[in-house]
Amino acid sequence: MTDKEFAEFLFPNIPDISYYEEKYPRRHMNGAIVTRCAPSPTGFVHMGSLYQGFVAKQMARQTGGILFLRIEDTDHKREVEDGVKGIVEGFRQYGITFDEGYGIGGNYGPYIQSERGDIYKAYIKYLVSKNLAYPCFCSEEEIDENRKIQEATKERLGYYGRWATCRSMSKEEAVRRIQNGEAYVMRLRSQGDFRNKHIYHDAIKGDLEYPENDMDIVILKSDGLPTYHFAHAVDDHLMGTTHVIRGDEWVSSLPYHLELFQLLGFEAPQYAHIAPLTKKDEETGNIRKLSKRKDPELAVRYYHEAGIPVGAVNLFLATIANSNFEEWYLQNEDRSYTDFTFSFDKMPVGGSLFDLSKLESVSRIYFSHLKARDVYQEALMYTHEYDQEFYELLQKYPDYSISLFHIEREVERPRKDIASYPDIRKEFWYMYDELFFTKENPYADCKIYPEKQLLMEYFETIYDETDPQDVWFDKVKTFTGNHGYALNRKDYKQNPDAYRGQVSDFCEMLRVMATTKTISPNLYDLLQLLGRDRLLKRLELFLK
RNA sequence: GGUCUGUUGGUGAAGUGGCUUAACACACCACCCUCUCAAGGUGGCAUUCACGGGUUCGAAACCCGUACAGACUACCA
Repeated sequence: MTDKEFAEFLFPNIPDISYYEEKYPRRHMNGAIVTRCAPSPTGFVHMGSLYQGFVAKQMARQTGGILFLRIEDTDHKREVEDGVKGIVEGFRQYGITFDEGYGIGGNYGPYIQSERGDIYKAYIKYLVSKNLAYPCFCSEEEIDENRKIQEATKERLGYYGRWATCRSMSKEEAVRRIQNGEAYVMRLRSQGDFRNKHIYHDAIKGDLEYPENDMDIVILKSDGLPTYHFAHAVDDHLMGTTHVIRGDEWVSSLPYHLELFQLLGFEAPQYAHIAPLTKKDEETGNIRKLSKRKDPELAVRYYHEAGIPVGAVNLFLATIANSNFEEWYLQNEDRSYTDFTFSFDKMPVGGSLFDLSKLESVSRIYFSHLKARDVYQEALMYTHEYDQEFYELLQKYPDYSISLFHIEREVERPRKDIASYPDIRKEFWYMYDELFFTKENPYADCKIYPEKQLLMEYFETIYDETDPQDVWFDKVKTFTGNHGYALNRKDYKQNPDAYRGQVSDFCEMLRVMATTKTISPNLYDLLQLLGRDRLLKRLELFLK
């Protein structure tokens, strides 16, 4: 029996690869990057895939290339109902949109692996016809058995060399066993020698030394679906991927992939292996990869719920993707991160510390650049989902709220007091009477003792809400000066006992009266927004 | 066990043989400014790049060894 006849026996009615090679012509990109996101339909996007998608998107966009979406659903056990939808939606929310692919269309489809069965079989048939693939009948138990022996004798694990028992099986015996109805997988007949070392230049990691592959890896599972390794080679060849951007857990299977491309006669893409997102483990103190099971912050849902805006997450991803991004951004705070030119060789090689406090500080910067109107709009969207009470207040007082958010915003150096949507309520609740006066005693926790006479006199004789800020403050100064307060800080510092206090002490009292807090945005603006009547109501309660 | 990869101040890191008496950011300390906070300003904060050898006129950078850490090691992706 010839190899060709054997291939025909294994894969009858499967076309020759020339059919697919013609159907999917090579792209002509002139150096632009064609890359992809290739998620499994597990239903949700986690930070790792978002990060990968972010990098892929930037690289494709900034070279005028193509980003496409391919669904890798070759594992039925992991599949989740509507999993594809969740993934696509997750990407979309974070601004990752595709030029072609699943659900969008394009000339290189279908873009879902479960519909590409015949394509994979055609290429396996081709390999069989060249005697580069063979059926394997080993049971799971036999493979397990071998592994145990390998572990005990400290040999390399895997199906290779003398462990690859089906490799030498005659075609005739294979035919007989298949006709007998025995289950089998297809394996690659590896041509490599483990002792040979090569260097591969990864776009991110630089030169990597790797041994030639000698594993007869499974390429077609017994359920008739290809393994990741094989589908990757065929799909990225046919779809014209120029750059494979993926997590570095794949580095160790690079030898498989390189051999597959070589034996199939494909030109290998440029690989770019992204270092894992890591964190410091609280128990051991060691740095480790973020884990789906242990770390809730890996799911993008976590940020949605915590009210970290999409824009802040993207800004954060940009800062970990390229270490020189942050410096650029600090000099170009009015620009979008998409204006920055990212490069593979500026990406971290070892691991990227996914630091929540860093994300928070990036988020503060993000919020500080928002216009008051946008803060309002975004807060409306978040509270609609998570805080009905505050949502209704925002809806009831749109102009008032926008004026409130405008304080010390849209200026050269804006405040950085908001890191997430819930912070908006935490920061500003006291400016809404509905929240202020429903508290039993809003001043219960205040450590400031009101000087009744002074405050009453101030509001009766001095405070005039038509005063502009400088006049208002001059009056405060004069007023406190007349009551034994120091006129400036220096005087007070030199001789604190000579004074009743300093202007800031009086302002603090005003601030607490108006807000219950000792820290707040600009006092004058808050007083203006509250207005005389509402202030007097608060004063009355404060003096009680 | 095997394969591969890292290790630079309190933290994240830049740096690929001489422009480095180690960038930048955060944190921290002091002072200045100031109605609070934040922001801003000035100055301080690694005689040294895990450790031990070697190559070189010259090493954080190149080579070897050691230690530690990480990733992978499926008919999962």
